[in-house]
Amino acid sequence: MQDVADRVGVSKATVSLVFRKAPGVGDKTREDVLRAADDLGYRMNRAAALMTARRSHLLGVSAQISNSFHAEIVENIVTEADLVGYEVVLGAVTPTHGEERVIETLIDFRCEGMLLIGPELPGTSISNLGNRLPTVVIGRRVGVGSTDVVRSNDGRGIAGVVDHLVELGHENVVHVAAGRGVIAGDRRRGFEQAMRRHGFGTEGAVLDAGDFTEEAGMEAARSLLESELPTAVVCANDRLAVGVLEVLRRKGVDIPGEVSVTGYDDSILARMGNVDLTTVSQQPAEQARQAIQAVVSRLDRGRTDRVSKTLTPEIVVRKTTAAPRAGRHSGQARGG
Amino acid sequence: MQDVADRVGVSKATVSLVFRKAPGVGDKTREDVLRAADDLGYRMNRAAALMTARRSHLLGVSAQISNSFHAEIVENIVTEADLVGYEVVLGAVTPTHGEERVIETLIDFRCEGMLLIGPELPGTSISNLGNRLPTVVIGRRVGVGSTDVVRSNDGRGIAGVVDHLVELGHENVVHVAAGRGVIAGDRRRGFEQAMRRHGFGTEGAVLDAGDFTEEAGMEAARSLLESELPTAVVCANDRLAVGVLEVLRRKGVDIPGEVSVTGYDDSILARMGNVDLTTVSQQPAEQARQAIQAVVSRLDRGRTDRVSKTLTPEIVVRKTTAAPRAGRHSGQARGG
DNA sequence: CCGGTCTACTAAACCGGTCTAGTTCGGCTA
DNA sequence: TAGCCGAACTAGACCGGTTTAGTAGACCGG
Repeated sequence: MQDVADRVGVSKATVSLVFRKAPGVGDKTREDVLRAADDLGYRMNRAAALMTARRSHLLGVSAQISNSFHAEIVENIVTEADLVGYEVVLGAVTPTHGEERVIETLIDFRCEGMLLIGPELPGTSISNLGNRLPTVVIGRRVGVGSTDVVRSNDGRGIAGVVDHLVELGHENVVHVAAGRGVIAGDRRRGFEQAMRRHGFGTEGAVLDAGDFTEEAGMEAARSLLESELPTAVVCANDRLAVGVLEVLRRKGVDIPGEVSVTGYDDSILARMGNVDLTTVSQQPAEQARQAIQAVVSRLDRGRTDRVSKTLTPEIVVRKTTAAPRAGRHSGQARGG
Repeated sequence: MQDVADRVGVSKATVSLVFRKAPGVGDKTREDVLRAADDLGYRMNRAAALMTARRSHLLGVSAQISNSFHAEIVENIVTEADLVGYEVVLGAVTPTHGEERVIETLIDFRCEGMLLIGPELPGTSISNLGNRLPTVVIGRRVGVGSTDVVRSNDGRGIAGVVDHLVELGHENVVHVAAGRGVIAGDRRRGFEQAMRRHGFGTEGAVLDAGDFTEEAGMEAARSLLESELPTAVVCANDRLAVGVLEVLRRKGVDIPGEVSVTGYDDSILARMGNVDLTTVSQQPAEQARQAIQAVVSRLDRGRTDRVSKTLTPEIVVRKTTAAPRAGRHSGQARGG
């Protein structure tokens, strides 16, 4: 830096100003400095800059990258951060490298704000972090503290699916739930409320598969086959739906002719040509945008009140839903 | 740091030594310092340390995290890096955030070594980078330069599949290739060589689907159905295989009864309950281990010669391969 | 022509560590 | 007992920026 300054005949401070695009430098000087830096192949040393500077313009992101939904959000976060002049430091949460560890590392890098994607930390830990630096939790509810939250309204997402099915004429709809977790609960309640709103009972309309996996879905489908089939099955996520689809199709059930099936997440799974599942998008791009907005408004515009943004998910209609086959009561006499 | 030093009655330098776990500090002093630091809630400032220290013990990793194979390797890299005392800075390559950009950022973070997962950069750029700092390319061949490379031998992987099929008794095997890229080419050649080794001709045994997608696989399957079906289909990757499976099953072809189908990558796709594909694992864990070994041996043990490690992939036998149905020539008179 | 204000620029302190070149001191050898 | 050595520890320079407090000169109204 001193070399660059000497070459142009100015001080280190001026060079610093130029590189930070700060005001107070004449046009000519600015150009000269940039040219000299280029000639000398000079690049700023971020570590040194980080040391004294008030701002680092760094955002920490913690994610389970093996989860494709997380990965998708991360991609969008990187893009959005670019636009508002922040750099992203990504911390990978793995079975051997827990969230606390990742977050500590990110803090050590002098990140100014933190974005946690689907954190599994207790609410109090998240709240503590939020007190240290601006933090946004993505995709999960947080009860305690004043941490910002951006997520998608699971209840309304499922409700949208139910509306879609009812509109097609379905009356006999079953929900394949995924156990007792927060997310599974939200979706189940969403289903029940939507059904009641349309004047249908929910007695016996929920089948708990217990988990978010394909296997659980297959099991659920087998149990559905034991009695008369509903005309539509609303699954708590795409993986369950894929399991249900597999078993039903193997039994020769026409999808969507006899039974409509829906998923949730709009994962790659759902988009695959041979699945082509009607599902619900959690809008990762939009969640990323909102999260960046939240953290930047705290950082750059001094916002202090809590933001809790709940997006309305969008139904994505593909090829596993259709009007129920008129007058046909399915479920019997099917080949095995 | 000065506060901690004062509290114990030693100098800053000693505190620094303690925190770097450097030798030359008495046991009692060490304990005192750690206790004092704990009391005062002191943590080392990495930015400051980075500035002067010769070593940063930071490794840069560039990956396309939306690719689940990349993500899997990253996870393993993080784990391995932990073991050898390095920290990983992960840079996400996205459509809007190219590899050059990511690499520059990683360099700015003062990474000592660089791991590039499936880079799409020209060989010369990679070679240049390799001259600046220890670099390992994972999963791809690099012609020029002396950069270390860790990858999986695609030719042998496919050969393993062919061996498996021949062992089961297959003689009429077709390869669904994926166009003209480096990887597709390696796999195609691997297939042809293996077939010849077993004394089979390769005339007409390769069907180029042109791409690595499900759609291309479906197209290839349709074209296979136009004439007599082979008893086994070796696909260039899992996605192609999934497409092939889908079309054949819809036509009522029994898999693996009439036709065996194989993939490549052992992706989640292949592991899914309703696919359960015989495929080839590229051993992401092992590739990660070797890559870390390579970079660490350069960094810590001063290795300078080029390392090019080619792993032998492992076949994963699942439920889409079986012995051909004796005496039956399939492919005719099937409903549709 | 004078004080006041702005803009462009600078010298030097400073950030929080690490590194170099010592100093001290107990123990061992000759 | 002198001489030497290694281990434990330290003062102060140093890393490469940023920031503070301030200077020089242009412009401006009165």
